[in-house]
Amino acid sequence: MKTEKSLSRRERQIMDIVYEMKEASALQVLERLPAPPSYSTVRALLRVLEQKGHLVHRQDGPRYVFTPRLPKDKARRSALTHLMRTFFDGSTEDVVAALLDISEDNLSEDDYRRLTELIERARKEGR
Amino acid sequence: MKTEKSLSRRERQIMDIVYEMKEASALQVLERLPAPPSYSTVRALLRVLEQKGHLVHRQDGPRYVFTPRLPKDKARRSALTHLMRTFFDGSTEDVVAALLDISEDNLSEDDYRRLTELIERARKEGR
DNA sequence: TTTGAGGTGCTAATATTTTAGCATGCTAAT
DNA sequence: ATTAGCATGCTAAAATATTAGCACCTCAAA
Repeated sequence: MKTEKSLSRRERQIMDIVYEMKEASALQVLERLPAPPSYSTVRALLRVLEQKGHLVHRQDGPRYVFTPRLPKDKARRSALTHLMRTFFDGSTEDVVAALLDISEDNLSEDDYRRLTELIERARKEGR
Repeated sequence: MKTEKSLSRRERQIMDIVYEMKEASALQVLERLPAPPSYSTVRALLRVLEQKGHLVHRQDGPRYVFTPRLPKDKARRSALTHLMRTFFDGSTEDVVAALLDISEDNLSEDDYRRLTELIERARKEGR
């Protein structure tokens, strides 16, 4: 059972929502879908995603709650690697630059300090 | 004319290829598509993407060469913002941490120095 | 000037995705 | 015990996406 890569449009939208929320019921997904279809449709799609191995569900009282099957770290790594290659020529530096540009207004003095620390630590560990 | 149209599976694959290559002909796209369809199919998809406003083409000798309509910075920003929200709870720090983890082996002493500089500069500009 | 290689546009068939509807089961309130 | 609310599973229609095929054009080589 492999983690097949190719998601359809709606499937991807749903996976993004579930990743962002960590876990979600059909109703929660529905509420967040753009141009939302019927409740019934959302459930069908969730079923498909589980079938394909992208989601698992657990019973929570009367309803199903879905979570990604792939552990968060794996998913992050994979998404970040792909983005870095696709949009940044694989350049770590370019990603960080863009990231700082985006985040600029929301970073405190403390945040900057922590970022520097992060790099310093990686540098030391990295040899 | 909006760019906020959602892409189908193949469309996304193709856009990723074009972004990565900066520009590409139908043949170049075909060569890089997983489970590649016919040449004819690729051309049809490229036409659709241009129709939808995601790509533009120019004539290069006998053939069309396609490029993204959205400037690279815009696309990067948008993709990175989305990824940060979806997988990292919007945390800049978490993204950088994951990035360092991924890149670890490929970073030189100089790279680390440059990363630190980047942050230092952003810190100074950011107030 | 004919031929073949390598492009293009357009169209229509096929496959997949997306959708809604219907039957059913459980639980809590009347 | 009946009913209303809210969940599920399954099925099949409708909408989109994906695909390949055909006709044609241009250029360069034989």
